[in-house]
Amino acid sequence: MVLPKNRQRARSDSEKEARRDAILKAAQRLIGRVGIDGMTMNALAAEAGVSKGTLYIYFSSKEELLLALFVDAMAQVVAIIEAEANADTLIEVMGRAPTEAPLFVPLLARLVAVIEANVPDNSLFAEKRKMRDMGQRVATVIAQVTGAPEHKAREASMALMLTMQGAAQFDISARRDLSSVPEDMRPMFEGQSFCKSFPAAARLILSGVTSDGRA
Amino acid sequence: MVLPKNRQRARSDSEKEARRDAILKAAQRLIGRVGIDGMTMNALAAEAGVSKGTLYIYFSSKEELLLALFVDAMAQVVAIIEAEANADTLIEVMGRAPTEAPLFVPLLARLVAVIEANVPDNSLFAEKRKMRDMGQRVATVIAQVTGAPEHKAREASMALMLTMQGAAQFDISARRDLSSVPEDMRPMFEGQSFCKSFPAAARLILSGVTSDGRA
Amino acid sequence: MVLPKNRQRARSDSEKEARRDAILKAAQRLIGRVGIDGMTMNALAAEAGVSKGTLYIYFSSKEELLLALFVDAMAQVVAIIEAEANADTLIEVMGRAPTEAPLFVPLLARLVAVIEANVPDNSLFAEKRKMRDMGQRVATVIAQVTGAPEHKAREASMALMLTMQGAAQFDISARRDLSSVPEDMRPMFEGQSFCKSFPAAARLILSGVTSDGRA
Amino acid sequence: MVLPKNRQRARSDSEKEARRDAILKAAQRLIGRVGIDGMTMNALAAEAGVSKGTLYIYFSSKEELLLALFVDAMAQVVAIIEAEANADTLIEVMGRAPTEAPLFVPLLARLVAVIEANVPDNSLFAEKRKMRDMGQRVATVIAQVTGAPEHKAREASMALMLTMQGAAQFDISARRDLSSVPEDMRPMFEGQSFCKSFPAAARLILSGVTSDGRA
DNA sequence: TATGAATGAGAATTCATTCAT
DNA sequence: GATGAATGAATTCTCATTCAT
Repeated sequence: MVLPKNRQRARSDSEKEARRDAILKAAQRLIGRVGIDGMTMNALAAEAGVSKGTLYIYFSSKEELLLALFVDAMAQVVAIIEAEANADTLIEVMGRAPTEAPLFVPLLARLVAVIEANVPDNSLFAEKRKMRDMGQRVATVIAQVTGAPEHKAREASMALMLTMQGAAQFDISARRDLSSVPEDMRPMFEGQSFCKSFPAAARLILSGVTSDGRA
Repeated sequence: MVLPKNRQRARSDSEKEARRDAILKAAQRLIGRVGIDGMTMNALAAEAGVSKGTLYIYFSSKEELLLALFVDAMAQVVAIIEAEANADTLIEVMGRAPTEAPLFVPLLARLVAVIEANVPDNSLFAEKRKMRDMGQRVATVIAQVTGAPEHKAREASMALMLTMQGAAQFDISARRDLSSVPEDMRPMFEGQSFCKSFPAAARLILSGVTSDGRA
Repeated sequence: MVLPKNRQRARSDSEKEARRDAILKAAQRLIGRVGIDGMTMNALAAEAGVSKGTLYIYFSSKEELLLALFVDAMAQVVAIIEAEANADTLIEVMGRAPTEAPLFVPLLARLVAVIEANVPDNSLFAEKRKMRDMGQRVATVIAQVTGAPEHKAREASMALMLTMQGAAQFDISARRDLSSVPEDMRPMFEGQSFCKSFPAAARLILSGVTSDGRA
Repeated sequence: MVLPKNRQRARSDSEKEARRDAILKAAQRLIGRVGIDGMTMNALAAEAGVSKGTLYIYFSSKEELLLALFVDAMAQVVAIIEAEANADTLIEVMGRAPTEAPLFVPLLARLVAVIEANVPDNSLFAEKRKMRDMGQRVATVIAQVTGAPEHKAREASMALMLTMQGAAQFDISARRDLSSVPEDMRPMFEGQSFCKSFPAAARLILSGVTSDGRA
């Protein structure tokens, strides 16, 4: 199972970083197959080609690993927004970016109820700071793009993050196999996919920002 | 252990309904003390003064019980909105109502990731229909109060529900004991309480509806 | 669910007997659908159109009901043997009869490990006497048909009953869906069906009787 | 609770084998005290001086453990037959060997109805292969000892295995405390002990083989 | 007699985490 | 640093049986 190659020790910092990334990548692949709830540390060790013990050298708990996965995904989302958003594309980009980072949406859906509930305080605060800073960067983009004043943009950024959390929840329901859903419920479930529900809500919020901004 | 009084059998439908309610009330009390994640069926049976088996006569699983609890809470929220919302109070009422039904917010936060994930399909669909209908009633209120067209109101109602889900998540974080939170993070956590985050987002959404509506 | 008709009380002995039979018949149908291990008293009550309490008026436990079912089936088997066995057909009839009484084989397979283990002594002894007497009737048939002396025939009858129990066990394995069985194991499983394993063994036993008998 | 000694980790394959055997031995002792049906994984963990989790490292379910116990016992039985059977002692040895391996008879009695019913297919097939091979070895002994042709010996071997299963069932009944059995039933129960019923039936079967063989 | 609501004992199992090697 | 055997807490749910009505 375990390749001898992997038994090599990661001595330098860059080797450690590489191994950490390899574990995260393995988690991504594994979750792709079995889902977040289906991921076990056992299976992850096998997928990553390391031992269970090694997992705990790099992440002090399963939830911390998931949290790291989420923060990475969020960084990707924010980078996309920064790179691509402008006055015309803001909403489109904000609706698309979250779906382009693998696992961002499903991890977001479990962020509070499942992940944060099981991460020790100091780790949590460290990661939360990163999230806050990324939120601030999104606010900056919004301010630049809409011309809204800084505090408005911050408010909108927070509202959008909140909205994303809600939309991520909706999205879980929407992933259900539609053939098992009664006819009359299908439109409801379909409308709850992230791609549909988030832009609709985001548009309302941002129009609130801009119209208010102008008023 | 079990009070003799409780051994009375609920033979008529109304007696059954009463017992079901008694169990739900007991769950509310128990969750108030130990939290949703801390509730066990064992402890609930003791709190309700019935046997474990009886719990399973009225609810076919723990999650179905939690789902019933949520639907009840949502019904209260919607009733408050219908009763109290008018042009002046809409936002205030929509921000307050969710906090007045015991357990609505924490149950909402776990609705998808924890509860729905473990309820069999047909039970789930039945409850989802109730939720959909309640959402429609909120849309009706919004339409009446804002004068927005029916489809706008429906869109806003859905966006508000989505927003509520996000705000419920935020709220979990906010409940953390602030004294354990580093100075620089406190504003962030404080701002995430349901009472603060949801009205802020709701205001943006509803202003979107009305300004759009007027346009 | 329950037909009013069934709520009528069975006052006369013949009515009681009829209701007892109806329950047994319902059990047969139900087991046909869900298997012996899948039968619950709840489902049986529904199938028989009576309440659970009523079941316990006629049978003091689930196992006693199964035991009654077995004794009935065994009576049918013995009746067939008595009616049809002669010098030419003995082995054929003894191999066929057990398969003609519904549930005889599967109940026999569970007779000791599952059923008798849970029947109170005095009920058990009463039923065991019936079985012993039926065994004696089979011995008589064997004696008449083979001309073997009484004690040889009794020995053979007992050996056959024992063999039947073994064959009934084998038969459970054989009922497995063969498509799920690896190629190399199929002949083994196929050879274990009651129709095959029991006659093979019975032939050896009866040839032992007759050849010994002649010697 | 758990002796430090047991916390030693079994790292080599032989250590693992030893621990597996230790668990099996503990199961034997425990079953000797409480019976097969009375054995719980909890009690077994205590008896073996390991944690419950460890049990599940070595056996993937309770039934798989029982199946392993049976296969071990069967191996002992076959070894005795191979070592001790000759033309004069065949029947005596075949009647005695099953009683010399602890738990062989009671496990055999539950093999199909209780154990196999709860073991996943691929584990089952692996163990069944072992049983088949052991059956073949018994057939070889029979062929050598009686001079019967190979196929006759195989048939007899299978019939004997079947007979053993039946006799194992009988034996359960026979273990009942005779003082609680009514006078008139005692001979019946006594005659059902494995030591009596199996040799009687085996003699008939083997005489069938040899007389047929000679004919 | 019949009903069916209530009972409650009872045990298997998972899997994140640890720590001896 | 890496390994992987060992740990053990922790909880759901079933279903035969009873007994108040």
